[in-house]
Amino acid sequence: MARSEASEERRAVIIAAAVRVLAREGITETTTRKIAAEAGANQAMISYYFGGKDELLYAVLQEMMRRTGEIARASLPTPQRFGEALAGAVEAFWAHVEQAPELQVMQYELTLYALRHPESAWLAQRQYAGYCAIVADLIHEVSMATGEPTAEPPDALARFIVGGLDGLILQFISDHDVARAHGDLRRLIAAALALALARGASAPSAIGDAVAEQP
Amino acid sequence: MARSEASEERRAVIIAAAVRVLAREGITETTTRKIAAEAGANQAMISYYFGGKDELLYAVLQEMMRRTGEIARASLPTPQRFGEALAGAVEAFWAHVEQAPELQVMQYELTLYALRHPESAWLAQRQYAGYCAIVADLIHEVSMATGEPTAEPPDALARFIVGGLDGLILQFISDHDVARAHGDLRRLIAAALALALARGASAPSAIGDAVAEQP
DNA sequence: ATCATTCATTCAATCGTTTGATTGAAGCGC
DNA sequence: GCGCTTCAATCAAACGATTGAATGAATGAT
Repeated sequence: MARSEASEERRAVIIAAAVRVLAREGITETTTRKIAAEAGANQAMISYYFGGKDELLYAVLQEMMRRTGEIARASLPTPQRFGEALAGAVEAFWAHVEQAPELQVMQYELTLYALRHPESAWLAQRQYAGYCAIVADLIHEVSMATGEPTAEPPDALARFIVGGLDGLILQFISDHDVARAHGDLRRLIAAALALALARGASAPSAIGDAVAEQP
Repeated sequence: MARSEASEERRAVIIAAAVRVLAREGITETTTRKIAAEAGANQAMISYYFGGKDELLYAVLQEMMRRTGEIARASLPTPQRFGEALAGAVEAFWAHVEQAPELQVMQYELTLYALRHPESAWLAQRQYAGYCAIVADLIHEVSMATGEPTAEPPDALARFIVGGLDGLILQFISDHDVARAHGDLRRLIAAALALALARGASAPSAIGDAVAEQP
């Protein structure tokens, strides 16, 4: 299957080029010609490898979902106390948001675009379900490891965190206020912990620890 | 100024038509021809009244911001306890989200579109600043009226609530899960109250009241 | 009161451009 | 020479914008 390997690489090159064009120009200004030019390929190759523009955009969205999932998963191997584990994972994710906000803008554009077409609406749903599942797993594992049960179910806490991050991202891509975002991120983590440990034994101190600024 | 009145009404008709087309077809499928047909007007009228397609879209976004601001402002005239005031306002707003989710999808598309162009990026910033200011005012007024000071500054709490709502809206337009959204909304309000009243005197009971399901 | 002029508004028709997609021939490793 | 890959060239369709003429209400001069 030497052909398939080369084909997969060609697809990856085109997808990477599409990501750059989409992030730079926005979804309404992105054309198959610009993508082909960015990839150093002919325009006809898009139809050849993906069937059409829509299918390429869906492939790009799936690639972004995969990348984000990797990032989210990459920052959870340290079983520690509840507050530190959650704060560490969320802040690691936020570093990637700050590093390339254009990619977040692009991802929202693609998600809304997929939501518009019946054949791809499931992508948007799977995106949120996937992120929430990762966070819920993290919560569940840490909860098990530390023996601290959560006051709210892990999947509800996960949706709270993922949704809260979405809100922070939307504000951040609008005003690019790094300092404010960090403060709001700290409050989001504190709120999530308050929900998770509400009326629990060690709640007050855990919240206090998480709310404290970094050194 | 009889001319101006007629002109303003014509503009409003075109904007209303643009809202319908945008909500129905999405921003990438919206054309000046479709908008003109929907408005029962000639295509040239868009250039005549707005200058171009972009300016019309910006006008639509501003109109949506105005409507949302009205909705947000409409549900705060009852000075009561902190928990009820906040929960009431947020749930009143959510009713409008549930009633017409397509408008929310459209508004995100327009916001991201405005964010792409330097001449209109300020619109996206003013949108969030405006919503946050309304919520911050609500918090500040209720805080003054009840004599309960907030543990976190009102503008920070406002950003937390607006951002949290954004996250909930994004999930809701993806899966349309009404029941789950209500549960998540309840948790969001509880979390906001926990932030507002953290370590305060009447905090525990107030949180408990707000967290309780409706009858 | 009458008529000429001005001005904002509306329209069908068309402008030049750009779009996504396709064609048929050429390239090329096997 | 066969099958997968690449390309320049081209397709019809749709795009935003503009044109110049037609409409009719307001204005001012006589």
